[in-house]
Amino acid sequence: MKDAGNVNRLGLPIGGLAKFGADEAMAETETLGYRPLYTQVRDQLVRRLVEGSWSPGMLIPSEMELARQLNVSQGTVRKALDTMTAENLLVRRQGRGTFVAQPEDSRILFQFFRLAPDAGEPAFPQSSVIRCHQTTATDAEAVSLEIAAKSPVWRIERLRSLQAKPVLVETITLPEARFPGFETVKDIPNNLYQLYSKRWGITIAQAEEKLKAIACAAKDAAHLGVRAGEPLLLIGRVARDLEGRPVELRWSRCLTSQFHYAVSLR
Amino acid sequence: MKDAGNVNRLGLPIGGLAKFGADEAMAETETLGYRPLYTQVRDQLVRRLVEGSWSPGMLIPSEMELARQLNVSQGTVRKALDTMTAENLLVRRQGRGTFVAQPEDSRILFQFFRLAPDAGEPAFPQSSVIRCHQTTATDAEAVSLEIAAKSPVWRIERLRSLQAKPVLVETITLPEARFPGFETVKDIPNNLYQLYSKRWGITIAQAEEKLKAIACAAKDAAHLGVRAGEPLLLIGRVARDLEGRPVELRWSRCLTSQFHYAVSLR
DNA sequence: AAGTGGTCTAGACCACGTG
DNA sequence: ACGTGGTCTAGACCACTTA
Repeated sequence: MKDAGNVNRLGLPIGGLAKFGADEAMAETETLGYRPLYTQVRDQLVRRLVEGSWSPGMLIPSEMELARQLNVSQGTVRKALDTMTAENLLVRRQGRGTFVAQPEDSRILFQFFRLAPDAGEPAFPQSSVIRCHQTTATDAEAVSLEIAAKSPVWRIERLRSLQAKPVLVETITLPEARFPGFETVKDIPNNLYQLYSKRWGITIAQAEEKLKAIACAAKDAAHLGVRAGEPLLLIGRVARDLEGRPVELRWSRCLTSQFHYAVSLR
Repeated sequence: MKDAGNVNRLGLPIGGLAKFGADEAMAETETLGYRPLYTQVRDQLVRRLVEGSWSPGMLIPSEMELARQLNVSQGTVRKALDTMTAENLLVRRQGRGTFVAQPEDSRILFQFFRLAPDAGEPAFPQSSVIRCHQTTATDAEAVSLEIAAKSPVWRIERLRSLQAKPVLVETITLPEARFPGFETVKDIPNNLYQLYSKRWGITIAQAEEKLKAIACAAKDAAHLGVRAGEPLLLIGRVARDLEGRPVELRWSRCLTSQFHYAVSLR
């Protein structure tokens, strides 16, 4: 209950800046350089995820243990863990502990798949690869992925189906630099984000999508089983890792006669 | 620092159930009937919004004052206020106080308008009413709005433009019962949710949207200045009040050649 | 019974905005 | 200088899970 001034708890080379002064040398508030302790704790813990010392599914130390390790109070650790839980990086289970989120958690599965049937329960789609090859990034791709122009990339084209009916064709672009040895992947799995995590330790933490309505191109029409010109929902997605760097670019052309894209605004 | 067991702080006819037992009669945990104190505080405060004793833009009492009023600690009030802030019901400003959110707050404006130009800054669209009349709900509308079949409703059709270019046609359906005296509204304003708030004390707190791609109907084509059959983005929205009851049904048909619908997945 | 996360409290100090 | 929200701490008790 006595707050004796917080002296330099996490001394490590944290990206941020020092905090409060002690009771004496409290002159420097840095005016702009101020980061709450719990955000510094958060960054320390995110680093453990980035570096892979904490991997998906793993039980992490208890709040008390982390508080001891980092030399802060349990309440501060709690606030850091709460923000990470809100970001879907951790899953907390009362009585059991706190776990690192995995891409196969059912909650996470649908975080990035928003297409649902008009009638019936949402389901995760099956996939079949149409084509997978190495090429160079277009200018637009290079900008979106924040890589140099004409950098080498992998391009995957696949057809996805729900309830055995084709629902979308998607083109996925991956910077080769982030996925060394991609050519050795024999079977491209349905859940790509699980592959990124297991094979390259890349966690997809967030994504932005832009939606448009377009007319179906002849090439896609064959795969989707509709006439060219049919209205399709076009979804452009940039997926980012824990540090906010773009990892994947994806263009999906979706049939929405029996499906819809669901959004909740709050 | 001594926690003496929390006895029945908010005695009011709160929807929930009693909480903990006192030090003696701690036999009843109700097994399922347990609501954290801060959620009860939240419900009390939301009630003030629903009843209108707190209105948009108003400065609400300080945390300390609320803690005294409700006979709980400041920390519990804080947690309740934090959840309400996360729900966009309140706006907190360090050094000034906590305010009731208003529909014209710029942050709130774009909470429910997700269309942005492909190039340039997002802007709020201008509107012109095409038609506004009284009719009865279709079966589908009655289901979505949770009203009786063939209930009287208002139906508004309007054209909205960005940068002086028509971008969408929307059809809005309102249950007459929730909007008494709607016929006296002379000029239907651009920001409808602000009107609902000021005129009927209805706060739109959340909405669900379903998106599809469709072909432009002949009727809409004229207004949007495109050929019939052109691909359009169809957005169906159910907007709900503070208590989660549906208030408004809206179908928008959007031109997305120079605009897109933006979603952030986290 | 032990351990974990979840809630609640009380009090200190800090940063921000206004007078 | 004052009041507000924001952060941090320390300790208590509750609810859930596992052993």
